[in-house]
Amino acid sequence: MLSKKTKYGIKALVHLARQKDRVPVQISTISKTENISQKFLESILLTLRKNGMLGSKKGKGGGYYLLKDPKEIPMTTVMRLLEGPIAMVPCVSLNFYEKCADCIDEDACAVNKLMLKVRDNTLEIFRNTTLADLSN
Amino acid sequence: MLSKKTKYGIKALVHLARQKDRVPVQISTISKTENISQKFLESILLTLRKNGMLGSKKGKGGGYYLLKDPKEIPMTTVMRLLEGPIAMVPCVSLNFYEKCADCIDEDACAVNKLMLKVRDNTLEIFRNTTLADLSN
DNA sequence: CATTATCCTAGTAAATCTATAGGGTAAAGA
DNA sequence: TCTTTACCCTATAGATTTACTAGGATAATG
Repeated sequence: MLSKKTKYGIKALVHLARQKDRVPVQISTISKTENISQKFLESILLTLRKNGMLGSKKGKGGGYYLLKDPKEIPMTTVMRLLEGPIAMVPCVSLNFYEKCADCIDEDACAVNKLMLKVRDNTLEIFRNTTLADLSN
Repeated sequence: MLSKKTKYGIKALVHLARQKDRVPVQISTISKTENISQKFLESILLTLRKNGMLGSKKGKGGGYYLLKDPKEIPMTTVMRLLEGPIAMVPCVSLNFYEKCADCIDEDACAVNKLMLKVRDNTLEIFRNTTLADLSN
């Protein structure tokens, strides 16, 4: 299940991507437009900024803005940042690989085999979908 | 993330699918072979039986066995039974649909659009993979 | 210097996950 | 019948994650 954090984060990013000229948008504006708790959104945008996705400006006329062109932001980056690993099990994860404690032979594992297929497919979708694609 | 319950459930089902002639296999055997806590596995197999996936036999020589041919069991059934919805958000779920509380226009929602693609792809994989496919 | 709006740490209620405990019940074989 | 075997069933509990909320500190604008 997708966490609310990720869901809200994507919605906020799309909101910013639709904004012209990268003019800063205030948290309160996004919060109201997208029906997201303002304080919760605040913490989400903070992590997005700390990870180089967003820039911010304080004071009057301040707010958040995208640092890159939406066309240059694939959903793999967004998902890994907000949701974490794309794979459903750590043993098929590219960026967060971990061996299963219980599994003796990974190559013979049915779960591994199945989830590898799912990961490959999901990954391809996220790779080929940018923030710009979702903003139209 | 895939729950341990689902992971263990799939492993157990594959174990049973590899068994010849549907001879009952004891919980303790599966537990040892697959490195799964016996009591936890017991509860998992119980739900699989209650949902028509497995049959059981008590007493000496008893155990669990598949009720259908592994070729006739698609992973969609297994996943829905153990893990629940296949979709990452309820608003794109076929069998567990729910409208988002915060979302005004579903057709214009970026999260909906993206997750619909993911669901379609994942669903196709699960539909086209049977327990027999995983047992080789 | 007052207003605006982000920055930052901490905490917390609720839900979910991952089991474990402790017996009860039915079947098979002697 | 009696004993052993193995599934049946409910309850509970610790750990982790989720989805926020509280309460101010800090910086920029005009």
